[in-house]
Amino acid sequence: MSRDHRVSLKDVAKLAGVDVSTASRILGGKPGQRISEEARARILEAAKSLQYQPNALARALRTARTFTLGLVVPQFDNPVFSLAIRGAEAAAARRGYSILIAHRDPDHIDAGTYERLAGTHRVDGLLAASLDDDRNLIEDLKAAQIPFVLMNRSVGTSPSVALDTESAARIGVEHLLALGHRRVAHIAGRLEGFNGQARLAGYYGALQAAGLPADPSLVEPAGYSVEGGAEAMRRLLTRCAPLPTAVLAATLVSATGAIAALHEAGISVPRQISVIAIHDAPIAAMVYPALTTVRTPLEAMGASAAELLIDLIEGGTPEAVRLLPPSGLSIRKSTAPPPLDSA
Amino acid sequence: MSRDHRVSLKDVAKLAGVDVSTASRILGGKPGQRISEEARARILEAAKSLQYQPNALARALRTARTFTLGLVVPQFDNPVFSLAIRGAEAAAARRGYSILIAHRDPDHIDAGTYERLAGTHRVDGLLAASLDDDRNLIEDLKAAQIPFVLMNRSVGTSPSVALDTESAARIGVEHLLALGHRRVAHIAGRLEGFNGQARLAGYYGALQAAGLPADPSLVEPAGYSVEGGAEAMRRLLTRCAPLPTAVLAATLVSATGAIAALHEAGISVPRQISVIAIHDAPIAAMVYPALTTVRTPLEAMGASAAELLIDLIEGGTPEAVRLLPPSGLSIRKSTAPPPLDSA
DNA sequence: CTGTTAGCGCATTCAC
DNA sequence: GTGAATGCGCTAACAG
Repeated sequence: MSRDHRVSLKDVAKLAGVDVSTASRILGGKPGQRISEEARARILEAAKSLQYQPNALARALRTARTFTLGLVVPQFDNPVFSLAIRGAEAAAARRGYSILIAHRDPDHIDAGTYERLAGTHRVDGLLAASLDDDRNLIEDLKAAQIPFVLMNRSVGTSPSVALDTESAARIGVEHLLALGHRRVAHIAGRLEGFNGQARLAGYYGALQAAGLPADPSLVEPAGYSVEGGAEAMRRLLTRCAPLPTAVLAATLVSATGAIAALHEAGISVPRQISVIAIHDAPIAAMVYPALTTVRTPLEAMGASAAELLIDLIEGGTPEAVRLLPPSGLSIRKSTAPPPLDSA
Repeated sequence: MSRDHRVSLKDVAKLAGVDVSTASRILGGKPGQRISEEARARILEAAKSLQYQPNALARALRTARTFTLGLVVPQFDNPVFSLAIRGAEAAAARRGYSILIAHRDPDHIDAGTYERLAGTHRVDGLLAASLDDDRNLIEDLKAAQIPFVLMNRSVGTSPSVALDTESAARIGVEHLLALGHRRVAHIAGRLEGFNGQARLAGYYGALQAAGLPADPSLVEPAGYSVEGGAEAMRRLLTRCAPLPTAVLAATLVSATGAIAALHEAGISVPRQISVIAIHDAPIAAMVYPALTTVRTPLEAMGASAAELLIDLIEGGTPEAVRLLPPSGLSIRKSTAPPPLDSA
């Protein structure tokens, strides 16, 4: 077939009978180029027949633009990030960018991740996904000296795309209230974190708007693990004098733990206690009973973050802090009216 | 602080009072370089004080090596791939490589993914994850003209790292047989696919070894979705004269669907029917009852594939087809001895 | 309208 | 031991 050596601009130029720079000008695709129709056609045709693909490395070296985004995530196996990655990849691809992915362990102190990606000229910008608890995230990011966008969290006025978890929590509680529940517990994430605080505010806000008291003993932090959710549920079960009739869980993961704890205790979901979770992903349909959730635009968050970053890179758009509203409820089987005798 | 322009070799050389080429030689890190101790020290120190980071683009252009692996996956939100990505990223990082990630929709015919990554000189090799049903995968991969490793599937003698799903299926059935089951159904993936056939062989093999008949009416294809698993289970429930007392599910995802269908039908798991699934991931612990699974080295598959690819890139090691054995059972709550009256 | 010139930052002969 | 020269493939001024 074809020779081993990859075809370069030089080959195209030679075949078309023009200079490399001319070929470059035409294949660069910029509209207002002065060129004879004939020459343009020859170049285009030569490129096609040779299956020319520009060397991204050389181009990037010359133009100082890689058309690559660095995406740094703390976990891969969390549906929140899986879906965000997917959204970011798709949006980036639509605009001609690729994603270079890197893991950053938030516990292990390896501050260099961002600087390494940026300093070696491999990416044009950074997409930094974060859980609640990342230390000096912004400092590290700023040290990288290139555009960046925070994902799943916002800090000050730094460009970011996060979810409006306060609204999500409110909507979740409102759903429970509408079903008739009056004693609603909250299995929280980490109370201090960005999302943790927002959820708490939404939870209390919805209660307050309904004229219900804010009872801190109904709130139990659980972190973001299955076991954490289960333990929090057990604590609520032993501590609460009249049991709650419904629970708002901070995430899918802790919700499943909570449900497992309820099964263990012989409590029927949703007959005795309803459970609703924030975030929606395939696994919500996989647990038993299928989880009612507040749908949260995870994929859109990734896409929006990628787009914002590209805007920043290309246009130098002003800083933006985006908060994406929840996109509704997925009502499945884990919520129902409270038992009749609960009043 | 520092100026805006990034520090290059030239800056280091100037500060150290040597030529760029000399600085390059030393900073390149190759052992046998003839250089005065004094000069070497000056160069190293200059590099450190300027926080020099080599421009990966320029280096790659010059050496035709990017130290980047292209990772192409059909899905992001499947635990199998999430974990494999994680393993690949970690292994690559250990050996100084980065991961450029791309999505390839197996339905949508976009053959160019591999060639685009390779032809633009962005990656040194390709890691191609695949479900069972990818069309002309190998052709597309070969067209890319760079080293590649298949993941989760093997085809002929092409380098690949897959899971020994035949053994996994066998181990799963053996567990059920050891509990006393004699009527074991199989919710399969796609019967024609690589993994589908292997699982089927393992399933029949275990049955045969125990002197049990191979009953095709107990095998039901389900694809790889929750709903597919549920439907397959419903079909088994209506079709099978004496119901099976246990089910081997091809994946976690279809297992959860099957369990949901059993719940619907009012059948108790594991009291009336036991369920075991192949693959293990956090969600296995999240469903109710917690799923007993055959543990499968998903992360190791990603890591091994990355390492094999790097070996191929660096050494030109001969072709290798690796099959990773399952790493045991995670016995949870979804399997138990059959009901007494089932014999 | 098109070719010439000049690097982007680095690694690699080859002289000295 | 070390520096000068060269080019990876491409784009961007600037001439002509």
